[in-house]
Amino acid sequence: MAATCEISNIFSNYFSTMYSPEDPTLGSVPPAASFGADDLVLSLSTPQMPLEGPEKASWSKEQPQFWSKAQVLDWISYQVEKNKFDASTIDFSRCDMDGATLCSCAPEELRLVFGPLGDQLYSQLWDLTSSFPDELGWIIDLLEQDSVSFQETLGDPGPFDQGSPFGPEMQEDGRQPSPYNPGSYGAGAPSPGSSDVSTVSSTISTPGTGASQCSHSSDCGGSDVDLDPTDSKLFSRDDSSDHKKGDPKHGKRKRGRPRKLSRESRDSLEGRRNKHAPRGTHLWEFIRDILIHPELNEGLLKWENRQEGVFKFLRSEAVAQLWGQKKKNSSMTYEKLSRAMRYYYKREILERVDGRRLVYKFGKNSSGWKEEEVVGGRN
DNA sequence: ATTACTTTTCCTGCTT
DNA sequence: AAAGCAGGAAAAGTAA
Repeated sequence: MAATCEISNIFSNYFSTMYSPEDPTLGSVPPAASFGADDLVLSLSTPQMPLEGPEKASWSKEQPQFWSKAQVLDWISYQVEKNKFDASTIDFSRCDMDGATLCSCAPEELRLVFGPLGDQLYSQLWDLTSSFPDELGWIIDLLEQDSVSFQETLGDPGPFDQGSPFGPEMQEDGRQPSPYNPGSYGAGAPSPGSSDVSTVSSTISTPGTGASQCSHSSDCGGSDVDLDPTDSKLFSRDDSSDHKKGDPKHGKRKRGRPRKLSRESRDSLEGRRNKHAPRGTHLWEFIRDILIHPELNEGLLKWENRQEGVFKFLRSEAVAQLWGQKKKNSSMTYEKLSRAMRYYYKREILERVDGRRLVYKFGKNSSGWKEEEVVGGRN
């Protein structure tokens, strides 16, 4: 109990420090509403705005420590332009460094390369690194959306295995809809945690994560509950016998993922909404981010061997629900989450841990979980 | 519009 | 028996 209160306080403080009402996109959002973390990041923390409008510089979505060389160059160009600096005085051959290298530069070194702009760069860089809300973004968002549910998740013996506080509709097998929040699904937020994806994505060829805008819950997730899988299953059985389903010989249900609802149905049900749901982090990053914040994930996951990257799900269904909440998918279960985890074996983002239930190990294509990385990445 | 990629959904069979 | 694991298949969702 006390622990959960403390956690709430931590997040309240986090928010009060970070929240700035100046941003028009946030101004109209009631405090309890969730909002896109991207907006949060950009409006709260950056003393400089990279770009106005829908497109944002790629560097603005990530922590400087994780910038690629190209992003570093982008940022430098941006600074040059912003400060109306004479770029011809810069030796760009010395700018061939990634974000980590850039961050490790002393002010004198920057001054050496960039002259008077060096100081400016240093201070901007400092602002960026020190004010980024880091990987907590997603969890903050989830907490904002439903702090009570989350606190119960953290504090109670087991939300799913023992009398679900999430409502009577939660079934034991987890296949029934089990939203944390019965009323509305707050917007998921593109997680700042996705920021540190890039280092990996370059090596494992996953696309960087999305920064699609989804700033208001009513816009992008508000009525996903309406589309809950119960409904969709009913639909698919009864009337969604869309085009492909005409064949008479399907005694069993069709393989693969059924549609939840046709776009038209959705539009008519909920009116205009954003085209894209937020992409957010990848699953493994989501898991990692929980793990690297042990003070917040109490009871969800734990390290079995921190050095080796071995971890265990303590409350598999709760984690799955949290993931589902992030993806605005009320029917997420551990079974489904674990399927996605198993796909990571092939890509060596995870390694198998044989014979141990609920235990996984980060593989060589994962990053950001090692203690050194975490310390560095979190400033 | 296309495509590549990731995740979701469902399934069967196996193991613990 | 139940829960979890493995992995195939197919579709959805997203980014580029």
